[in-house]
Amino acid sequence: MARPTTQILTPGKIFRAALERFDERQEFSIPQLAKRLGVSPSSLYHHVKGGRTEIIEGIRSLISQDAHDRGDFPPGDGSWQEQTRRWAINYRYALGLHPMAIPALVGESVDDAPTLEIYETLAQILESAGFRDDRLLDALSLIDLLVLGSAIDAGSPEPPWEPSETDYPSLSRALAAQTGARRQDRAFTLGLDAAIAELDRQLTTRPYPPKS
Amino acid sequence: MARPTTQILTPGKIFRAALERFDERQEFSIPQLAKRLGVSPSSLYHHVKGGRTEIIEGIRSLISQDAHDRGDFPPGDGSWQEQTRRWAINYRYALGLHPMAIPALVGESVDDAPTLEIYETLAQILESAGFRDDRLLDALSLIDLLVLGSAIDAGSPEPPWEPSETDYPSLSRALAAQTGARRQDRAFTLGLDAAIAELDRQLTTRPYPPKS
DNA sequence: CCTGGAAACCGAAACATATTCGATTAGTTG
DNA sequence: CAACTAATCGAATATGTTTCGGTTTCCAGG
Repeated sequence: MARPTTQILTPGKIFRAALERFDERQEFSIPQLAKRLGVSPSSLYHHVKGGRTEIIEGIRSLISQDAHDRGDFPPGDGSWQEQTRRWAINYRYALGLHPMAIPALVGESVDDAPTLEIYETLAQILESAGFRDDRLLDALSLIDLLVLGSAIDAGSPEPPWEPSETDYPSLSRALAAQTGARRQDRAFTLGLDAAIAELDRQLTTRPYPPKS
Repeated sequence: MARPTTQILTPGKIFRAALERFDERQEFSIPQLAKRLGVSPSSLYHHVKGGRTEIIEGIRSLISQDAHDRGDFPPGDGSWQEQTRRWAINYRYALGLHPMAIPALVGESVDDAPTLEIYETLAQILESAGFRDDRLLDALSLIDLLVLGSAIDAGSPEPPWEPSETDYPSLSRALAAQTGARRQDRAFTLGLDAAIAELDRQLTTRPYPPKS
């Protein structure tokens, strides 16, 4: 077959298929992706000139775009605390829909529009709360750190530690309590509430010096 | 060459070389590792029967072992808050010595002795503070989540976001403040202090019901 | 309508990676 | 010293990534 009468591939279809592949198995490869799409591996390079790297970027973009389309990041209602909380929960939810893809995403710089859009939203929330300059950056980084760490936790196998009971008694006792999604959710909301409380405290007890 | 007169490889040397490789480039491969060690790729499988997977586990084990040997996790002095804080800072430091390796480590279940040893230490600290059952597990997960999220942040390229100034003004303003190691450290300690404060609050305001 | 070029597919080929296996040689043990 | 085990190698297999030239289809200009 040469050029088909109706086009088979688009970048969007490739990214979508790659994301689905990630949701099933932890890894994806170009040949498997091509087979799922019913094309030969080399055909992908016509639409995704950056190859494998660009496909991974496309996956992140797709996750953010989906979150956006779902309406997860609407213009804000309520206090900045409530908005920040909603932002973090929603973004973590969006990442949690594709836990297998997360290890592939970390460690890459973010420069795709949908993801930047989401972070811009958080920056605006925090700015309107009164954060400026390095404190704004710290607050942003802190929330980001929590979401990322939690998403990785959620994507890890359960339980994340496999101690022998005799050698690691305290750790074993801790794991005897319920594990799974509930554990991950509780740890995340615990950290999120703590972070927001700390940011709030910082804002009220250490106000910015008056502008000169 | 067949069997050499003096042995070239040991598992320890293989893991160490793999870790060094990670510190330079973000990825490692068996052939490159073999070249660095001056052997052929197939030789590695005599010492590391689990192949690539076992080498990754070995790297995690090595990082934990190094932290242990450095004396980062001594038997505790001070309040549980101080001990927890020291634990988190030290473990994050240990991970931060090899930031490039972290993406390869996440998403794998932990069952190597040195790493379990470190988590057992934290479990003991929190148990002696009075945490039990699911609250113990939550506290443990929270601290773990903070350390992991922060270590990944530290291993990511700087800055982690690359917005255009016109499209993402708030995010750009935030990034205009100092970025780099200082930003990452501040966000981490901010989150850590917030988490410990929250745990402390939980412990005092919601005591366990008396034992029956 | 024809023609030329761009677009979208394919197969083949070049190259890297992970892993296995049999062959070769060096120690080790009885 | 004979037999066995241990540590290396090279070759071979399978899979993965990417490039390139070939073929057909679509489209635009004359």
